[in-house]
Amino acid sequence: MRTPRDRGVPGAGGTSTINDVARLAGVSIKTVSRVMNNEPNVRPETRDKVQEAATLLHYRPNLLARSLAGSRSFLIGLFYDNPNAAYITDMQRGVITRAREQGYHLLIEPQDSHAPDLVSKISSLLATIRLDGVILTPPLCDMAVVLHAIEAAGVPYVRVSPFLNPGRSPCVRMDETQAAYEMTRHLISMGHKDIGFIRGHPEHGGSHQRYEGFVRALRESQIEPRPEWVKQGYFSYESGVEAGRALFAEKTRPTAVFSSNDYMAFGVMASAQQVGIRIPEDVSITGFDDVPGAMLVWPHVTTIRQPVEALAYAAADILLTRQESEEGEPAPQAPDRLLPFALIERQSVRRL
Amino acid sequence: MRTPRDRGVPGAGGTSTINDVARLAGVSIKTVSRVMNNEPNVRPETRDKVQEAATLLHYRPNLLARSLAGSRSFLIGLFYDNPNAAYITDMQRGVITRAREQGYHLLIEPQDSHAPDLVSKISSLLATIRLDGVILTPPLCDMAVVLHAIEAAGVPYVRVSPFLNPGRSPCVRMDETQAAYEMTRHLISMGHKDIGFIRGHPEHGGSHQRYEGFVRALRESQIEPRPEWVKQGYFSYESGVEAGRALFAEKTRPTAVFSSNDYMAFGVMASAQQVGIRIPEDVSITGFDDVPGAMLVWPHVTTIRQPVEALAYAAADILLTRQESEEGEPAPQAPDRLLPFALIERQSVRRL
DNA sequence: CCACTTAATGACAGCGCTATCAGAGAGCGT
DNA sequence: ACGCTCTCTGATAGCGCTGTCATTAAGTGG
Repeated sequence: MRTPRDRGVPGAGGTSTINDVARLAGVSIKTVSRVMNNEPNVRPETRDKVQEAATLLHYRPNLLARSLAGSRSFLIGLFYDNPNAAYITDMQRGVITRAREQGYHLLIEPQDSHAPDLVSKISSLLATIRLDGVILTPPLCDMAVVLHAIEAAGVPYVRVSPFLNPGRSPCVRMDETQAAYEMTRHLISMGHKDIGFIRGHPEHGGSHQRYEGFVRALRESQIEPRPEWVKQGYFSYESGVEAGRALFAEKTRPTAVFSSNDYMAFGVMASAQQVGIRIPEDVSITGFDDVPGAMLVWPHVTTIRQPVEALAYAAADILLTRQESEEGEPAPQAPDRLLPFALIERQSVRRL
Repeated sequence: MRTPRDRGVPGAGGTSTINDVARLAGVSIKTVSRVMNNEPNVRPETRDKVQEAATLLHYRPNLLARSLAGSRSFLIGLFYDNPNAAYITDMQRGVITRAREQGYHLLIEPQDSHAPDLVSKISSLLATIRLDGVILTPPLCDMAVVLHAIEAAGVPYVRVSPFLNPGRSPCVRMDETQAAYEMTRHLISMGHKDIGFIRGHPEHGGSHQRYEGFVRALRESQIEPRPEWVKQGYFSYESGVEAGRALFAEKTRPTAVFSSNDYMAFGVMASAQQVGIRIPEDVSITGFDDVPGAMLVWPHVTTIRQPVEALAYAAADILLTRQESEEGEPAPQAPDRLLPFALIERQSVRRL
């Protein structure tokens, strides 16, 4: 009778252990370990001998055993609560790309940020699996209780595009204010002076920054934003429709509308269509985010592309680079990494 | 000087071990282990005593140690190579939902199905981390070399919507032929007799099944499909535009067009718009997949919704349920699990 | 009351690695 | 030749659990 852990005939498809390699190479398992971890103080010929044996036996160090014995788990966690599928997969791709360079793996942990037991779930998770680092995306990265739980567990973490608590941890983000500023400059350079704005969800950090960049660009050109042309939205298509409807019901109407994100821009376009306003002949439209669906609506909307995958890569890089060097000292207090965005010009803006 | 593994003052935020619990409860660690794993043969009062101690110490079993000592890793892997973000996140959500019910975690492994070293990457991964199961999605689930590598590693796996090698492993899928059949029946019931069809990528299994369902429904109503109204597409928006253009250039034109997926349907709609054909007044359109962008184009397209999350849940369920019961015996040869799809009626089909 | 099963518990040996430290050589100045 | 450092290597003790098996306590039948 074979027990569940019986690996069968050694070498015949079964996994080989560090012992097998040590025996074949005629050295101790510690030396094999040294070679596998690229530690110094191994004679080149010894190293070769070990490597040859390892190759011959198709030896792969067991990650679980390494984790248990050592101080690393080779696992990094990505925590998120974001309904946007494209954002999530881009994040995952970026993190995994960097993680693989170092033999790390990714554990994904979608979390309901409204769950009452969110913190206990996270604490419990971190106690169960010792992650070498976690990456937090909005809105989780702005929840103090979450940060506290992760800090309490002593796990290094990096936040992506945080709004609150600057400096509390390493962060990666793009300069949203600057992006909105440049988008507004773009509209102005196309001859627009009367520009409307659809604000995003007030609880989302980016909303304020985007508005701020908009206003700054306007004022810089001696244009005063008109309150009746600034409408509140909530980042959803429907809120865009509503905001557009309200905006186009005003006595005078702007020649361009800058929506805080693409979905609202689509909503604005739909509301325009309904009252016979043509885009971009009558009104120019710009969005923000460059969602994949952008290519589905006509005209394609001019927008800002956030470097999501690059942000993710950078976040993982901070985690893994620190892993490499540091061994207990307080981190060298890395400043936020700011990544470049791109203004994508398409057909929704007309030159006046 | 603190070593990296120094956990600091016991109990003070530090993780507690099974030893701490055993000591506090006044039992052996083995008994604690039994309680934590819900094993039988523990007196209720003992169980309570242990549970109390565990709660008091915020004890969480270390997953890594459990994996190494035991026969389970509490990790399941999701392998995919699919550009569709919504599909992937739905899959992940479904798998995670089921996994969490059993304290399992998800490791995601995007793979490039065209990479020359795909197999060695997979073998190496499976040797490094002992996964308790893996879930394969198209196109990976149809690659014999991949199946072989996983079988060689002795890891149980479930395939989602496979096309080839039926019966080689447990599978979950929806009945694509039936869905296409019902969609066609729907068009016929709306009074359409002249129906065009845009085929999908010939290397994707679903393409053939969808076409088959289409033809079956037609023939059942004594309608012979007209070859000049069947165009080849490749599941992309652009291929839809092209197919639509070719279709509308025919001498006579169908009253409805069934596209093998939504993106191509959008393309067909765009090509119709360009030559002044109105949807659905002049031509009705149906899609397949219900991609999220479907709500962005007007009119909203009638389509088939694939139960992606439910498929993922079912796949994980097969893996985890087997885990529970079986201990080495050959699986009871579960037949494929067929999950129900939904026909979503929207505004792109007109009753004749 | 005794052999005889069954339930409840514990002792202990690993799982496959890493960390620590001791030891064996090699090189070198005095 | 001696101690001394420095480089390379191995013996050994865990990491925090689970699996196996032995052991004790409790029940059962004759």
